[in-house]
Amino acid sequence: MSSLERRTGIALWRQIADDIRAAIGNGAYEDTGKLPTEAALATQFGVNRHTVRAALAALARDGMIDTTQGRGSFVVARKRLSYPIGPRTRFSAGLEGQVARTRSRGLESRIEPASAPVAEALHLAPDAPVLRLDMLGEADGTPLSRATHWFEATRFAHLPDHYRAFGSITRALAACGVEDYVRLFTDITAAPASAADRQDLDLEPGAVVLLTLSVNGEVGGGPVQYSRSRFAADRVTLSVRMPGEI
Amino acid sequence: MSSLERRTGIALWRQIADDIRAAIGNGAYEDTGKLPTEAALATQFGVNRHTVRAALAALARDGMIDTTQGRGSFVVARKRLSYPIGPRTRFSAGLEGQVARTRSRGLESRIEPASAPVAEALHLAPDAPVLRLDMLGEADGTPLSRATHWFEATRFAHLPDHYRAFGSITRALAACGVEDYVRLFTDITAAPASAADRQDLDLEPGAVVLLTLSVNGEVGGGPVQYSRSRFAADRVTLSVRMPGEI
DNA sequence: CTTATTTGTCTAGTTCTATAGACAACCAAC
DNA sequence: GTTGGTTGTCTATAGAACTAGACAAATAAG
Repeated sequence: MSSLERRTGIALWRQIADDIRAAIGNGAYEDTGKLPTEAALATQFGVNRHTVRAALAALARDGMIDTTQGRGSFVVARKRLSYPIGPRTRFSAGLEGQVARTRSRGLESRIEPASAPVAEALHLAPDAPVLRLDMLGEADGTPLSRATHWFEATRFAHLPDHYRAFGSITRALAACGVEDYVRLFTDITAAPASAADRQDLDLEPGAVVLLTLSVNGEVGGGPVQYSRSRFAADRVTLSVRMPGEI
Repeated sequence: MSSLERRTGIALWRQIADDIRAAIGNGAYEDTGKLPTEAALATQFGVNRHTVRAALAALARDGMIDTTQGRGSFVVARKRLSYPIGPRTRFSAGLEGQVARTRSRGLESRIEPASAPVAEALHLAPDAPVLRLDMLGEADGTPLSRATHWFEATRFAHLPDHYRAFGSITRALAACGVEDYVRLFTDITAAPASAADRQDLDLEPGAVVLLTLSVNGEVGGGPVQYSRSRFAADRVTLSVRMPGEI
């Protein structure tokens, strides 16, 4: 059944951990919350008990399960934060009510020539100067997302100053004359976390990031902001709500 | 800079591969498409050249790069399929124009008692009988998604028959009296592929899946269909388009 | 053609991963 | 308290991953 493979760059114990994680997500063990014994899992996966133990230890480190000697391992329900994506997607507002504190921290800002996708998204000439803003989104002190935003450079030259003053991109944009903006589109995919992701988002190797490409535009106007975000997938679900329906 | 870690269950060469993949996605090497030499990468990551070679070999297997002796390694542009998510999300219709053939293949259908999340989503009593449909979505012969759908069992008892007749869930639902339905919400996250994912979607270890939870409902009515899908993340981007705006 | 650069292949040694078995420590139930 | 079942820890061994160095083979530029 469960076909573990060797020589793949993923240790057997991690493949097993991923498998158990998926099983938990699919609602297995839902009744009692108790996982099979280490011996049973070893038989099921066709590996040594020590290998299973390494998998369970990893899951325990991640807070997915809780295991005590003599009793067994038990699933710990842990909800991901829900990050709403809709026409009015904003960082802090979307997480209200789920966490005590949200913070978006500016890491770096600089002017650079627009790369091809940036120029296309913002309707600019290639290599036109754009303002690049790197930010870290946090909730209750835990990093959630690492985002890079691009803006047309001349119109939004003072955006970083306004951002530093207000601590909010929405308000900084308002100070630059953008009274209201909407999310035009969001493309979502996922990939293994890179070393940079692991540093910025405080992830362990083997973690996964959700990648989003998005464009915000002025109401009744053109595109204003192009963003690439990387969310820690084990902490966040992106929640797409359709407006106007239901 | 790039902090590779050992004893993590992820081989160094795979961490490096993930890193290079992320760099490519961030637009590095965009100008010439040429990666640094193996020796340069070995220095950059602080590992032996053989380890870098293993990483590059993996990327070449995935079709991300193309490397020839004496020249070097070059990025191969490869687009993911774009799977639109909106109020009218349908499998086949959404991929039209991107691929020649789409197919959704029924794997299994059975009646089972509703688990807690299924019952809640469909507004049913816990353990109420529900129809469960397991399906595989393919585009041009490549598996894209593995989905499990749940429907209220009595009203949709003959859905599998209609599905077999029409080859489309939309039409099968119509035959059950659901003339039109809309996507009520979609929750998206991601995780490492489990062994089951790897089998169903023909993935290699280390691959990532996009997980979606979604509910479809009748226009002006209640929820009809609760679904859990698992997309091969390296083949798909979920594209969220907002209706009514722009 | 010649040379410098870069990838391909081989061998050997070291460190990490997985297996195997044994036994101690702990828990729950009788 | 005793028993059966379960997790925790230890040792030893085989196999895979990583390092190190050397040289062959292909490419590109002069």
